[in-house]
Amino acid sequence: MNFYDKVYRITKLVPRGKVATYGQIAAALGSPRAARMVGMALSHCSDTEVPWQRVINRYGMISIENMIITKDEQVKRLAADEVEITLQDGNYFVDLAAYLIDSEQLLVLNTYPVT
DNA sequence: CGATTGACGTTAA
DNA sequence: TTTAACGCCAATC
Repeated sequence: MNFYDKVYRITKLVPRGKVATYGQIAAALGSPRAARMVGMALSHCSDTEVPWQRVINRYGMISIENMIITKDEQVKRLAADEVEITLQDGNYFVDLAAYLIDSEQLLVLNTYPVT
């Protein structure tokens, strides 16, 4: 299984109404320092079943800047997930204290078989 | 085909 | 404490 598929499989485990960070996804698939690749994989995501909007950076900020997928698109999708978004200084933020997945759910990601 | 470049996060200085 | 460097590795240049 290639790196991208691992990213997609883990991302699909993030429940609706919650968010995870790039680092958490990277750690769950076995490469704790490969957070950048997670973002790259999601940017190339062609699988519409992957809830890519639930993956954000560790400050809770929406850090998209490319033109294929816009920040507004992600915000819109998060709103559909019932995740509250706040606008600060031109950037969108998610309240991690309220919406980041808890340790129990994180354990599920970490114990998911990724071989 | 080598070099650069990211939806990032940790470690070193 | 604040800033710089580096790891990650596929894709693009």
